[in-house]
Amino acid sequence: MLVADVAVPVPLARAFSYEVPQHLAPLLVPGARVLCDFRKRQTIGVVVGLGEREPSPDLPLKPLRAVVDARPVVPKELLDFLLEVAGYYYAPIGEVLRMALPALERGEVERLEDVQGELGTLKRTKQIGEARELVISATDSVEEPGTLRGQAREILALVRGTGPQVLSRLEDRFKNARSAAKKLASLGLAKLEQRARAHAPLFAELAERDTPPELTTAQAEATARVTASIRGESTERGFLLFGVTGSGKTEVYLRAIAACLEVGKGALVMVPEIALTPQLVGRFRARFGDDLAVVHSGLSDKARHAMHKKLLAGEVKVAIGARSALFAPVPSLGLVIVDEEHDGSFKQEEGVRYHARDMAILRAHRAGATIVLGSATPSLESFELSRKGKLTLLRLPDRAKSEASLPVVEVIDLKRFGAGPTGDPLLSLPLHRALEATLAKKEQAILFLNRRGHSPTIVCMMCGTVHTCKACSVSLTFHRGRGGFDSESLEGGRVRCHYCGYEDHVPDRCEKCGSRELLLEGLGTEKLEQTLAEAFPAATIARLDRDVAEGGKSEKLLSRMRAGEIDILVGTQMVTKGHDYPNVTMVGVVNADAALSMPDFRSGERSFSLLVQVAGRAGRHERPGRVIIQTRNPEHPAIVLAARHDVEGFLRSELKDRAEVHYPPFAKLALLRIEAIDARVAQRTAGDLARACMASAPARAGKVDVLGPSPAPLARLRARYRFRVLLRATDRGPLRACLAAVEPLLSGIDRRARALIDVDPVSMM
DNA sequence: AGCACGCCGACT
DNA sequence: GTCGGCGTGCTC
Repeated sequence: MLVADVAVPVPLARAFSYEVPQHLAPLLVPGARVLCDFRKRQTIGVVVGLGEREPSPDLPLKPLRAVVDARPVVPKELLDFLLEVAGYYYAPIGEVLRMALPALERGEVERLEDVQGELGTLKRTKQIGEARELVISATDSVEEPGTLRGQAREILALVRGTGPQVLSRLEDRFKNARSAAKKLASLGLAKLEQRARAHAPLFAELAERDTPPELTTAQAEATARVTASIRGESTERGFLLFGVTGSGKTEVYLRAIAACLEVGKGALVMVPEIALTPQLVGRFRARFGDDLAVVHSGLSDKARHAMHKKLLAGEVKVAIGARSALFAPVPSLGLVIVDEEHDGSFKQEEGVRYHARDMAILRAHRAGATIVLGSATPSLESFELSRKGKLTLLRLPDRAKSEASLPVVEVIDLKRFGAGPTGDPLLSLPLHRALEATLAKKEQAILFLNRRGHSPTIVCMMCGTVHTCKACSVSLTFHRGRGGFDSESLEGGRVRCHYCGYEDHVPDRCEKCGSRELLLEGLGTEKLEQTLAEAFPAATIARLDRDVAEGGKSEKLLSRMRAGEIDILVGTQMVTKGHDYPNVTMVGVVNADAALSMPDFRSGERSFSLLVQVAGRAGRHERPGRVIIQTRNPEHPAIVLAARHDVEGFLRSELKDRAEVHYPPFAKLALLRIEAIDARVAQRTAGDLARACMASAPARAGKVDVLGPSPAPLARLRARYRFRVLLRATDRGPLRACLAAVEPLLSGIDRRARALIDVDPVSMM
């Protein structure tokens, strides 16, 4: 009988087999959705395999209920890729498909159930994501001289100049746009078309078409190499575009995409979560207009569905988005771009723990597409790939605007410089003076501090007890309340756990000794903002961090920054990405040590790229930039080399260190993460699993090191004790063999514990 | 993950 | 006497 293997959206490793009824057989294709009975319910699943099989008496198969799609919702190329992703990360195929498929939601099942049509094919009651709008575009006809006046004439000029326009948006500018458009259409000068409306807020801005700028020599060379690859005129398939901040990597991407579209293929662009701003999308839209699908987390189900459909239908050939864009069904993929490829946000840290950059390389390879990884501070993994010749290294050594030179970086040793006039030890005198100088010149400054909130700790003055989260092994951060804040009594403030989200009033006494003498310690962005406001009362100070962004204020803040209304911008990581402000001439890194002290082997690499990215915010235009880095480790190579802008020097020195300690990219890692409410259960389970790893053939043969079990650096999170077992191997083969031996044991562990495999871990926490 | 089955406390 | 607590077991 014909059997279909169906991936069901549950976190179970395998697909489930169903009998295919005769009448459904001709309709069924791999990648299509089906309706199937699954545990007393009906569920939508995706066919991942199809074949003749002998019926087995001990496993009677249920028949499929219906076929939802006549053609695959997941193209073959994508389905095979998803299966490989699931295999690589030991993740359930159903979970992987759920990430890739917007419409695989149960809400749709109900709508589908009652409309069973002929042949078991289901029809949807209503179309999803079908809000429509009118679009006006120019035709080739030339108008009779003198026939057009007023708005009709202006609109025609606009449509001819900048491309098709959405009519409802034109109405903001031309109040008679609708009738003018009708007139143009009746004269045959323009045509009006219905089109599915784009819901994404990122589409809201009307993008003017731009003219591609002149390329620098390096940009032209890079573009030529990538273009040749796309056209199949060279054997190079992958590139590492290594360009200093401001060197114009985006322009190379835009040219490469244009070349890709020219040969009739689609392109996929991935950027870090916080880099996906309206400005960035605007640059792509200015070049490619509506031929662009934007994928981001803020998309509604409808919008996601509409985008998916447009890509599947081949109406849109370029997709841009963060991590999850990896699964966009781009038609005949010819080019994959990963911008800021070193960025940690490409690694998903929950559910299917995939690395979007690594999987992008795989997807491109499978599709025979060209891959371009871009960064000012390449990851050691990618840099090593380029050294081994697997990626072609393309350098953009100079800033695109020739007058913009790299900023001068000063390292301030906090052990030698005490507090400046504000009295805060993290605002040294040199930093204070630099801010004064910047304000005096009416220029802007950015201060980077990787710590949200007001003060990271609340300490009892009597017994020294730190106020900690009850569910996690971290101190609670003090956040200033909305209203007035009295720093003496802490009144109006809140405490928050940055890991589990716990939030409460500020305690009025020490939990341990009952003393009312509580002291705020340390510096967060809120306090820095407040301190600066007091120190520079004439200046406008603003803050940008997750707390501000969650209020939806970041866009407004950034545009105020661009307009020069803000003198000093204080913020976390968010201030480090991509923004280009001509008047920012000074950047301060308040505490470079925070990132350095992270407990994992990548802390140096992370700190370095952070410092280089932050420094890149200064002096992007004609005015020279100045960067101040405050640290207690002024000799640390990450700081010394960042101060010299010596990226390659850092990469080489760090590669040497990694080789010595046998860590990536010279070793492959996998992490077993074990957690349980009871610490002993977690520890025992971790021990059992570690022993099972050690007993596996590759470990006994000495091909895999088993390190641990050890408590995770963040020993307790959300009321669970956490342990880890690190697996390390020179080659991926033995590592996979070891994981394959251990993976089946994960479902059989103590029920009170949870264990999961993290392949190529990024966060060691 | 759901979702049912199943065996022990506070209520009309 | 029952409603319901969430432990544990299964899903083609």
